Formats: sequence, structure tokens, C-alpha cells
Amino acid sequence: MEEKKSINSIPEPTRAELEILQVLWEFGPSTVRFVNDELNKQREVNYTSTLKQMQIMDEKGILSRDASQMKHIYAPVQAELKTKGQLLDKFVDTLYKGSAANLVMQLLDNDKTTKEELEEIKRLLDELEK
Amino acid sequence: MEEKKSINSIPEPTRAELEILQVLWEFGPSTVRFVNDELNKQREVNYTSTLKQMQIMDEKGILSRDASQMKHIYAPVQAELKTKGQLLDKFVDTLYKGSAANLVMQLLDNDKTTKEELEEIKRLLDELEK
DNA sequence: ACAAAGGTAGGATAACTTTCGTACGAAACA
DNA sequence: TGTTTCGTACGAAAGTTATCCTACCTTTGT
Repeated sequence: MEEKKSINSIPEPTRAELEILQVLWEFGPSTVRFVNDELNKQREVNYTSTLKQMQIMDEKGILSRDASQMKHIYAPVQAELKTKGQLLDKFVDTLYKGSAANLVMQLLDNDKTTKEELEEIKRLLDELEK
Repeated sequence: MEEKKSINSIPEPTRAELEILQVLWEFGPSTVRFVNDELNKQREVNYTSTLKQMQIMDEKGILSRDASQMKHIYAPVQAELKTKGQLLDKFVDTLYKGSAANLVMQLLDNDKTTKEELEEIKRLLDELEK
């Protein structure tokens, strides 16, 4: 009996796993070949490394795969937003004692946050006001 | 010649390292014993594990230590805000394509972000307006 | 003075993550 | 049909991180 983890949310993706997820999020369900090609636009990775990684992610329940064709098609099990939310929650918890306001505060006096971004953020909040 | 990394910012702390930093941030420079006791309020860790970890952090340049006494006193090399900012930047970059607004957006429709937090955030932005 | 308690140093080991070599089957094509 | 190309499967190896054992030194208290 094949057993995949089936709690309510997937285990935290590792670094390499996150890279793969990004590709799938951007382009939708894909073959290993495609993902590997994308990854190689950023850094050199051997095809079998990516393959193995995605197989592991399947075992962990992070990805699912359609093996009906020769070229298996992999897709994220969880929606992008859910996974990112999960990571964000944890980030806020560990670094900002769970306070989103704290995080935003830091964001505000961060050099890399541009004026335009700030405007955008403000607009989002006004939206929400209603 | 003892050589510690001396680029402009310290290497990314690992999971365990972050736990230790939290204690030092909260209580200021401390002995290994103290940090270990704090950690053990959350989970069981052997004293020598914490010791080793902190020695490594010293080598990496994440912590500095005053070894003039028998009980060495460890302190973070970088200010809490700088380290957190560093981590936040990377987080925004990898998960939100560098857009702080994107992150905030997600924060907003996150269940765990309370109404009070939202108010707080809005206030921060108004402050900044001036 | 000596035993007990508590400290550091350093290496071994374990756990986890990442990478890749090798084997082998299926498809494409000359 | 045979060879080359492209796919999966599997296991080994390398790299990183985390944990702890052992040795040994210093302080404390009897």
C-alpha cells in the first residue's frame, strides 16, 4: 500500500523544492524536462537531480503526478496561495512573534521597499476599510 | 591567524541558530547555560548541543564571545533589526518576487491577521504619510 | 586536599537535503 | 530493424545541519 502524508497541509518545502514549486506555479503542471530546463536558466542542474527531487516531492505529497503518459506530468497538490500563506504564517510567528503589524513596520523602514510599493499597500488597506 | 567571515552581513542563520538568536535578542548577551535553559523550556536539548551550536555561530561570525571569564558570554554580532531585515528581504524576494505589496496583500486575507493588527498597520502607514 | 559540579573543546554520529551515476525501458527515426 | 534519443527508477554519494559523547580543565564546597 502506497502511503502519502495526508494531513491538512503539506510539509514545509525545502530550498530546492521551493525552486521547483515556483516553476510549477508560474507555468502550471509540467514535465520534469520542462522544469529542469527552467531551472537551468538560473543555475546548472542535472536532469536526474530534478527528476529525483520531484519524485521525492510526490512521495511527500507536495506534488501529484499523472503517470498515464510516458512523460509524467507533475502538479502542486496545494494551491500556491495556501502554501505561501503557510510559509508566511510561520515566518511571522518565528520572527515577529505572530504580529503582522510588526512585520509591516519593518517592511516600511526597509530601503528596498519603494515609494510606489508603499502607495500600493496603502491603497490595499483603504480597499479593505470598506 | 583566526579568520572570521567579515563581509557586510552575516550568513543566513539556520533553524537552530535562529532559536539561539531569539534568546539572545530577548535577554541580551548570555552564557551557554542560560540559552540552553531557555531552549529547554520549549524542547529538550542537550547542553553540549547548544554549546557546539554557539561555538559554530562564533566561527561563522554570527555571534561574538567574551572568553575572558570562565563562563563565556555570547552576543549577536549584528543588530536584531538588521538580521531580521536581511531575512525579510530574502523572503520577499523568493516568495513575492520582491514586492512588499504582494506580501501585505496576502497578509490581509490571512485569517490569522486580526482586526486589531490591521488597524495597527493602517496607523503605521498614516504616520508614514507625513 | 579531594570530590563534585559545571565549564569548554573537539570529534563522531545521526538526520536531512541535494546531487548524480547507472540501469533499463519506450519512442523516434534512419 | 537497429541505433539513437529520451524517459523513469533506484541507489549511492556528497554536502549540510543538528545532536551528543568523551575528555579534560576550573571552580566550589566539604
